[in-house]
Formats: sequence, structure tokens, C-alpha cells
Amino acid sequence: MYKLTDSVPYLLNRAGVRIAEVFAQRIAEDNLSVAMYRVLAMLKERRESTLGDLADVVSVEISTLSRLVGTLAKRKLVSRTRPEDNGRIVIVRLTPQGEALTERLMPLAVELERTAVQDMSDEEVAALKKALRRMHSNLPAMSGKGKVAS
Amino acid sequence: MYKLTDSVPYLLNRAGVRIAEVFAQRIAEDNLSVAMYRVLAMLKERRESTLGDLADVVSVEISTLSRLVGTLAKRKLVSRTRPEDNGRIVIVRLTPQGEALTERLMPLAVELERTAVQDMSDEEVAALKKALRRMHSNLPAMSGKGKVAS
DNA sequence: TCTAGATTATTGCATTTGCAACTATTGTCA
DNA sequence: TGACAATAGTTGCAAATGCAATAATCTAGA
Repeated sequence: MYKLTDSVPYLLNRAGVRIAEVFAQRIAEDNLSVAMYRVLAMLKERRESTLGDLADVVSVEISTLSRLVGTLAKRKLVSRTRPEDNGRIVIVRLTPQGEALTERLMPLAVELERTAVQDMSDEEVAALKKALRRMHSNLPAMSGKGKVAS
Repeated sequence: MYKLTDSVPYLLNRAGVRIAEVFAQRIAEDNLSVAMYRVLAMLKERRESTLGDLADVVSVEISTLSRLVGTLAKRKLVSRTRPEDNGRIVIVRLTPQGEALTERLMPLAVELERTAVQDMSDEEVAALKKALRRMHSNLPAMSGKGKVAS
């Protein structure tokens, strides 16, 4: 029998919102949002990325990301380049300052995660991550809202 | 070694966003948002609730919820009452129409959940839920943003 | 080669959201 | 009892968000 408060989507959202709230507060003094942090951390991981790829990774609309990257660029935390061999895409990279900031913030993320999973074993955490990845891949990506083939 | 794309907060957000997107699309024809559905489903579960309690359950700001419940009330899906013995609080209840709509939508939520966890065993799903609840309780509630005692 | 279509990002616009301020009511304790 | 504090909800306002439309570039087929 179905109960909202025992359903996976609900519990997922609840945990996700809370963890994001806590992290948002920690990075607020640097005037960063959680999405901004994810962009920076992603670039630290991959060195460079296009807007579209970043949008996929960060799970936000590309239009939102365009503006978000714009403000990061204004603050000299990232650079935006249109390659000569491809004038459509925009390559985003960390600046040295962006990299320094990211390195300073990552330990906070590590600590937050440790707090969140504090009473779980390594196996439990691994199972959790696996489940989260599975659910993501079990659901359609649906970029063009109500689109069914074409 | 830390990797954003292997961190729990990131994976949590990614799965949560995607599952919410899919559900949002399914209930869009009824002009409902996911938060609205959660309010309705919560009231179906508890019969009645105050705004503050609903805000906690649904994980949104009470100001947002106030407006959200306002539009639900305008559509006659819920009723708002200030009890005579307590003029501060507002009791929200489902109307018959709201109940009918909720009953119609709940199977969609069930099916979505089934799709999301399709390749997991009952034990795995139970462990997932347990982990999600734990993380939620492991993190501070922080209603008043940067507040530390007083 | 030239054109129609696809891809990628940006911008306009309306909606949603959250924080802060405010109102109203209730609780407390001197 | 009376005043001050605490609680509950609403509203103003600015910021963030998403969708749709647009611009610019690239790709592919005739």
C-alpha cells in the first residue's frame, strides 16, 4: 500500500534538499550556490567542458547554466572560449583563482558527506551510490519535455 | 580521493532531479507541480495538517507553501480553516475533488517508483530507504539559516 | 556548392522561489 | 493581569529558473 512518506521519490527529495541546504549555507560566504560549486568541481575533475555537458552533469537547464557560467566568468573563476575550429560550442575552464577556490571548498564537501553517511558502513555507502546511479539510468532523460520520438 | 561525480550529494541530486522531472511531466496535464502532488498525497495520508507541518514534510519554504496551498484552494482541491480555538494556525484538508484527483494520481507515483527501482531486490530498496532516512536525520534541520543556538 | 536541417548557446519573458519584513495570535512569567 | 517573547502565516521584493524564441554555426544530402 502506497504511502507518500515511505516512497523513494519523496525520501530522495527530502534527503537531497536537506543536504543541499546545509552545503549551500557553508559556501554562502563565498557567494556560491550549490550549482556553482558543482560546475567548479566538475571542471576540476575534467579540466574543461562545454556548456551542454555541464548542464547534463549538474542537472540544470542549459539556459540557467549559461547565465550561471556567465557570473562565474565575471568573477574570473572560469573562462569561456569559442574554439576556432567550432564556433558553436563554448569551452569552459577553471581559472587559477577558480581552481584555488575549488580546492579550498572540496574538503567541506568531503566533510559534509562524511556527516551524512556517518553511521553507515563502506558497503552500505557503496550500495547507496549504486542504487542512486541505477535509478538515474532507469529513467528517461527527456530533454524535449513531452516528446515521443519524432 | 574526492570526485564530485562519485559523491553522495551529487548522485542524490541527480537521481532526485530526474525522477522529479519525469513525474512532473506526468502530472503536468492536471496543472500540478510535484510539490502540489506531495501536499495532496500528504493530506490523503494524514487527513489534515497545518501549513508549517506541510512545509516540513514537503521540504519547501513555508512562504512558498502558503502560496501553493492558496492556488490549490482556489482550485477547490483543498480547504483552509482557522480553528476557533487557535487563530494562528491554518488547517488544510482535502476536498472531495482533491481526494478524487489524488487517488487518480497515486498509481502514477507507484508506477514511477517501480520503474526507478526496477532492477533492485526488495532488500535493496529497503536498504536504500533506510539510508535516505538516515542521511536526513544525520543533518541539522536549520530553519533559521546561519543560526547557531541563541 | 548550396541549401535544409541539426546542433549549441543566448536572451526575453513569465513563473517560481526564498528571504525578510510584517501582521496576527498565543504563551509566559513577573 | 500586562507586557514581552514566541509562534504561525502572509506578502513584498529581488533573484533564480525554465520554456520558447532567436542567433549563430556546423553537417549532410541533392
